[in-house]
Order: sequence, then structure tokens, then C-alpha cells
Amino acid sequence: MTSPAAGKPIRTAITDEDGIDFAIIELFFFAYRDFTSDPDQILADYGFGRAHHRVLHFVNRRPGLTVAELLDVLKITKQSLARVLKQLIDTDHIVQVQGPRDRRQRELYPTAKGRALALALARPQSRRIRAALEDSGTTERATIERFLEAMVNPELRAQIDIVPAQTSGKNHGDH
Amino acid sequence: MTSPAAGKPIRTAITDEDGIDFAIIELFFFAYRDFTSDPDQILADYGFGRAHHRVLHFVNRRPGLTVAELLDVLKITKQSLARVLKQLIDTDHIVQVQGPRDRRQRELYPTAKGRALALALARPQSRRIRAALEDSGTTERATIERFLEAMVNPELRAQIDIVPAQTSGKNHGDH
DNA sequence: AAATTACGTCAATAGTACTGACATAATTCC
DNA sequence: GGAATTATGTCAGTACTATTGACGTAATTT
Repeated sequence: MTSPAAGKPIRTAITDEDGIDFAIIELFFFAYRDFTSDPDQILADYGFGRAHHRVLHFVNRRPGLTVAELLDVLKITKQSLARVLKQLIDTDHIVQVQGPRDRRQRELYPTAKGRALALALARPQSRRIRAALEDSGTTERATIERFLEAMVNPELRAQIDIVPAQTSGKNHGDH
Repeated sequence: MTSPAAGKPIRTAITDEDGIDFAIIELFFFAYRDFTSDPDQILADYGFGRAHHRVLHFVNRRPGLTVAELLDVLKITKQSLARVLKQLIDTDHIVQVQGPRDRRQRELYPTAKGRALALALARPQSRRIRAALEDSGTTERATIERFLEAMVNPELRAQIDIVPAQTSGKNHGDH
């Protein structure tokens, strides 16, 4: 059972006494696990995975972004994106349009089908968030927004602000 | 570029007007991505992945849990756990102890080495959380805790309460 | 004694990711 | 105009995490 030179078992639980915030670390894990489980079930019907969801989401959020921009947001490599993007194009969820200024670029846009799927995937997630805000008595979602934004690496926060969240009205300055 | 029967590109961004909370959906994605990137870098030095981290975390949080209990918390299959657990045992981060009441069971405990690694992995995550609470001016972490807990499926919230978070003092009533 | 439970393991497969290399077309630089 | 660079696509090989299905063993329960 225990190999000869094995260390002795520690029988006490690790706690926050070391100044480490295990409570929130663990909650974040559970919350994200369940947050992603909603769309996962829908995606399975299409033979898609989480990667397809992420691509679909950002193409809907920033229609016309290029492949390079998408790679930058997702923080994955071109090769990882290739298969997923090809499947979404083949199934008519996303279309490529040749860049107007630079014809090497491929601008990515959702089709009506892709828009519908993106909404269907987001719906249960949004419902979960709304319920959580109500259940937890958090009247101001701004608190949660600020916290989550502060959890993001400062140098990457620029990515978030590309799409005007919801309060600010208009700045889609893309062309 | 566009295949013959392809749908037409939609050029407007998806927004919150559909009653969907895209702002928080997206923030949650970015926040979790960066939250996990800290330990990922440390794990790479050991040839470990995220799966090893999760196992190590829960064995440290609930020393003496059985394989079946671990599977239930992680929501993965026995076969998926097998390789990861074996590696952690072979590298002397975790030891198995035959169950006292039921000798079929394997109680899992961290070694001193496993405890140290778990702490090292949690440290940057805790630092990020503390910084986020300060940056966002969220004085009461209770708000964040309540929100995150409310994001978890109700029927799975029991898993969270096994370890007394941090406010309540002592109730490790395991033996 | 038979059925069930807890665990381990073997085989095959899938999804997502990686690195490295190479090709093509278009743009920019000199 | 020719060379270098850029944007994209693709091929080959590999790794990690996960899956289902099947089988074996020891221990407990019925």
C-alpha cells in the first residue's frame, strides 16, 4: 500500500491559516465547472466542444475580426484553431470574407445560424448569472464585474474593452 | 472565399439587448483563463498538468478521502483519474492508506512534499484574489463568496461545505 | 455461497492543445 | 521591380485530459 521510502501521510486539512484563500480558490473552480457545463450539453448535440463555443462567441461579439486577432484573444496557436474554425465554416455557422483593405486577411462573421447558436449557448449561462446575483443578494452586478475584471492580467484587460459592455452606448469604431 | 450556399455574414455585434449578460460571461472566461495560468507554469516544471493540480488540491483539502469520493468531486471517470493519481503517488506527493473500516478503500493523503506543492500552486492564485479584491475596492469578500457559491449547481453545493471555509473555526469531524 | 462494492488496469478513441516546417498570396520595404 | 515580411492555411508528429467498455481482484454484504 505504502511504498518503502514513501513520505508519511499528513492527516490535517490544508486551511486558510497559511494566508491562502482556499475558500475562493475552490469556489472559483466549482463555479466555472458548472458555468461551462450548461453549454457543453448543447454543444454535444452538434458534435462540437468548448473550443467551438469560444470561437463562436468571439466572432459574434466582434464580427469581422481576423484570424490573427482571434488567436490573440483565445491565446491559442493557429494549428489549434484550424480544425475548429474549419468545422464551424463547413457547418455554415461562420463565414469568411476577404479583408477589404488587406486581401490576405480573412474577416470572420457569424451567419444567422451561427448567431442563433451563440445565443442558445449563452442563454443558460446568463440565466445562471442572473439567478446567482439574485440568490446572493448582490444587487449591484458592478461589484462582481469589477472583481472579475481585476482578476484578469492587467496587460490583457484591453481585450475586454473592445466591445462596449452594456452601460456605455456607442463606440464600435471599426470602419 | 464564401461557398455558394453559405449564409450571409451578420455584421452587427451581439449585445446584451437580447437580455443576455455577455459582459459577465466574457469576464468569467478571461478571469478563469488567467486564474489557472499561474499554477500552469509551475506545473510544467514537474511535467504535470491541470488534472494533477486538482487532485493535489482536494487531497490536501480533505485528507483521507477515498478514490470514489475524489471521482465524485472532480466529476471525472476512474480511468481518467488513474494515470494522474499514479504519477502523484510515484513521485511521492500522495500516499495511499488502506481504509480502517473497509480495507477495500484507499484513503488518500498528501505527503510533506505534496503539501508543499499544493501550497506553492495556491500561492499565486491567492495573491491574485487578494489583489483583485483590493483593486476592485471590494472590502467584503463575502459578496464574492456568495456570488460564486450561487453559481454552483444547488445539488452540488454540498461538496463545498465539507471543508469549513474560513470563518467558522473548528469542525473537522472526520474521525 | 453469491452478489455487490472499491479499486486497478488494459485497450481503443476523442478533443484540445502543442511545436516545427512548409506553401501561397498579398503587402510593404528598399 | 525584386526582396522581405505578413496573413493565412496545412501537414506531420506529439502530449494531456478525457471518454467508454471490459475484465480482474480483493473485501464486504446479503
